[in-house]
Amino acid sequence: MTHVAWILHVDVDQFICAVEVRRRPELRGRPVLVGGTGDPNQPRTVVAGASYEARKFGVHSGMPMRTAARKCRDAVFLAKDDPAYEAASVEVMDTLRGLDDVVVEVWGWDEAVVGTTTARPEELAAEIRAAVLAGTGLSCCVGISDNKQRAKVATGFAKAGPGVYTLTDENWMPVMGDRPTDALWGVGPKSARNLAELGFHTVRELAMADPDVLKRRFGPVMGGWFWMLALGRGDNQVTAEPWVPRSRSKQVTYPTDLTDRDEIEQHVVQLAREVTAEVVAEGRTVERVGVTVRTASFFTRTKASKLPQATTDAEVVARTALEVLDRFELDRPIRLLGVRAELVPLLPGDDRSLFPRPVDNP
DNA sequence: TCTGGGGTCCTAGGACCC
DNA sequence: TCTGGGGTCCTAGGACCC
Repeated sequence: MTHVAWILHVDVDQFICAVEVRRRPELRGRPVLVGGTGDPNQPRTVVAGASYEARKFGVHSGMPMRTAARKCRDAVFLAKDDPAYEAASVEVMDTLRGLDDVVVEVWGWDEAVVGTTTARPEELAAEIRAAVLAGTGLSCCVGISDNKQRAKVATGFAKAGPGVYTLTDENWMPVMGDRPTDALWGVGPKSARNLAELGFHTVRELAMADPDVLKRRFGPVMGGWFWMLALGRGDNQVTAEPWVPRSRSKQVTYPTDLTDRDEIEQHVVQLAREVTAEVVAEGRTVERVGVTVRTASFFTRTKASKLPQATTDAEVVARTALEVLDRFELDRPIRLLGVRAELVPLLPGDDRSLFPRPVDNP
C-alpha cells in the first residue's frame, strides 16, 4: 500500500472491440459484435463486446447474441478470443507502469487504478491517454479523484465526451446529488430498490440518511458502506501487488439441456479436473469445492463442501464435486454446470476481507 | 431478450462449544 | 434441570462487478 495524493481510474474504450479492430483495421467504423463462436444464430451466447456503431442499434454487452443479430443485421460477428484480450491487457498495464510517479493496481482486462503523488493529476491523465494510445493503439478515458469509488464514477463522465473528468468534494454533490443511488459504484438495481423503499431515491437523500437506519436494514458493513459512497467517500489504498485469487471456477452452458445422469456426472468430473489443473499449475491448493446447477428454467443453485484436508489431487476434487452434485435433486433438464475450487490462502492467516471498510462517521 | 463466464464479498442461520 | 450469552465454523443465498 502506498499513500497517494490522487487516484486515477483508467478504462480502455470498448476494449474487446477495440482489440479486434486493431488487428482488422478494415472493420473501423463498422458495427462489430463479439461473442460466443462468432455465429450470430448460435443460441445461449451473449454479446461480450459491441462497438459504438453497433450500440446505436440498441445492442449492448450481455444481450443474447441472437437478439443483437436481429437488431443489427449488418454487424460483423466475431468469436471471442480471450488470449488476445489478455495479451492486449498486459500491453496496456505495462504502458501504465512505465510512467513516472504511478502505482498501478489492475482491475481487469480493461481497467486499472493509478495512484500518484503528483499535484497535477490532469496532466498525468493526459499523459496516460497519450501513452496508452501511442503504446497500444487503444484509446482510454480517465477519471480523477481522491478515492477509487469516486474515480470510477468520474470515468463515467469522462466517457461521455471529455475523456478526462475530475470529481472531488467540490463538485460531488452538485454533479451527483440528484442522480439515482445506483449511479454509485457498488449500488445495483436491487439495493437501489431497497433504498428507495426507505425513502432514499437520490445520492443526496442517501447522503443525508441516518447511517444507523441503513445499518439496521442492510447490515453493519453494507449500511455504512452505502452511506459513505453517497458522500463521495471510498477506499484510497492503491497497491501494485498482484491479485491473489481466492477461488477459481469453470462453468459451461450446454447448447442443449442435459438429462442423462451419467452424462451430467461426466461433465462435473471434467470441470473439476480442469479447474484443479489450473489451480495446481498456479501453485495453489483447494480447500472447498462448490458445484453450480442451472436448470432449463434458469433456476440456479450452488452447493459446496469443505474438504477434510486441502488437496491438489484432481481426483479428490472430482469425487467431492460428485458428492456435492448428489445433494441436488437433478430431476429437471440442466442447461449449466459449474465447479468452483476455493483456495487455501497463500499466506497463512491471510483471509482478511478486501471489501473496503466504512470509515468512522466524520 | 429465452438470458455467458469468471470473480468477490456480505448476511443470516444452524451446529457446536464453553 | 433450566437458562443466558458469546464465539466460531460451516453452508446457502444474494448482490454486485467486469
